[in-house]
Amino acid sequence: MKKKESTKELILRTASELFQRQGYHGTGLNQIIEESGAPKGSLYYHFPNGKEEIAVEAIKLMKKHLLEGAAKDLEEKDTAAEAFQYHIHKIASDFEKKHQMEGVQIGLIASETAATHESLRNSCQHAYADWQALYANRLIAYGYEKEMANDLAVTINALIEGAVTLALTSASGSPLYSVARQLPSLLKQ
Amino acid sequence: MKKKESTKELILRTASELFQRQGYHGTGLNQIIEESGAPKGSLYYHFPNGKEEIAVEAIKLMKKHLLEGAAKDLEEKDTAAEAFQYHIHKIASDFEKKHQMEGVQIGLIASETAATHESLRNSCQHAYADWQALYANRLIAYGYEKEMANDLAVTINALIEGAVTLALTSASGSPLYSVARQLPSLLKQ
DNA sequence: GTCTATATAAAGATAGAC
DNA sequence: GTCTATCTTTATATAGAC
Repeated sequence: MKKKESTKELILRTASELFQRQGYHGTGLNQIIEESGAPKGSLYYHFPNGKEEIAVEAIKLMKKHLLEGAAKDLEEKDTAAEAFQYHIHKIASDFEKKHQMEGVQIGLIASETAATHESLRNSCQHAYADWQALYANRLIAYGYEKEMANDLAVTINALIEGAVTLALTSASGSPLYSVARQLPSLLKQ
Repeated sequence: MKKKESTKELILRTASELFQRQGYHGTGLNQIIEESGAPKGSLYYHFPNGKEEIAVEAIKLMKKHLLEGAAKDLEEKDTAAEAFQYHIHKIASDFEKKHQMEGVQIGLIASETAATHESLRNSCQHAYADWQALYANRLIAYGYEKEMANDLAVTINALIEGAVTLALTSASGSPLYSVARQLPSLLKQ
């Protein structure tokens, strides 16, 4: 039996969704309260340091989902190109179904806060580091040498972040498919 | 002799810088007033529709600078790979000098407003379209066939947007250099 | 066209009863 | 741990003198 979601988890999940869709500054605590149904008192009980603390925890949650999703997508494919193409196609089809990104992008919060909120910039940096480590390990498993794998991991990470931004802006999965078509030349060993 | 910057231009330039660094919601009109030195009355005189109107104009200005910079970077190189590598290296070294991005990224505003402010999403979409058209035209000049050039233009656009996000987050130009190193395999004709 | 003062709403945060 | 009421600051926006 699945354990019931605690108030803290509920707040965090709601915040995580809103931050991804509207960004850090675009999301108010009042909105988190309203959408989650949790009372404001509870919010400050569970997160005494307020908005910034919620965001740090929300980024950790996004990272967790990000890594789980990516790890699953990259399993059991014959080549690196196939694996990452499948990964990107998955993101694209999810987006086209729901018309919103879900657990694929921390770039918005990262860009917003890089110049002004050191603790959030740091959280995002750690998320990217773990993400890229996962990609690099998969690439090594497909036969790439370590240094090359690291460079490619960064490149694929950038490619996906950028393509997600373009997809949101054009309200279409098409940029993701363009990128996926070009992946094989990047991963031709 | 250079014409003196009008109040309207001053407001727009200041807003454009702040929006790029802190995003749309992270930048208040009061901050634009303070940093530009312009009075609040003037702001609403020149932009009667308030913040959203300023942002639409600011995005147009960013696009202009973006296109001018890119066009210049991509001139007179022997191969497409050389041209775009030079372009990315230029972005990276600019970033390392000033520790902030200047006129390279509209992705932040785009992602922030895609779900909530249709007019801004639209402005960003047009900026990306022009940007990609410039890239595609350069690629065609380097001998690529039209459809391939379009796909590559989208891919390089995504790559740069994503790498800029990673650079801001890690406070380092390194992701841009990683991406630049991988460009040749993408542009091997 | 410029500038200040002000209205009004919303933000983040806190206090204290239960 | 939960909930409401409230404080303070900041946001966007306006009015009206000059």
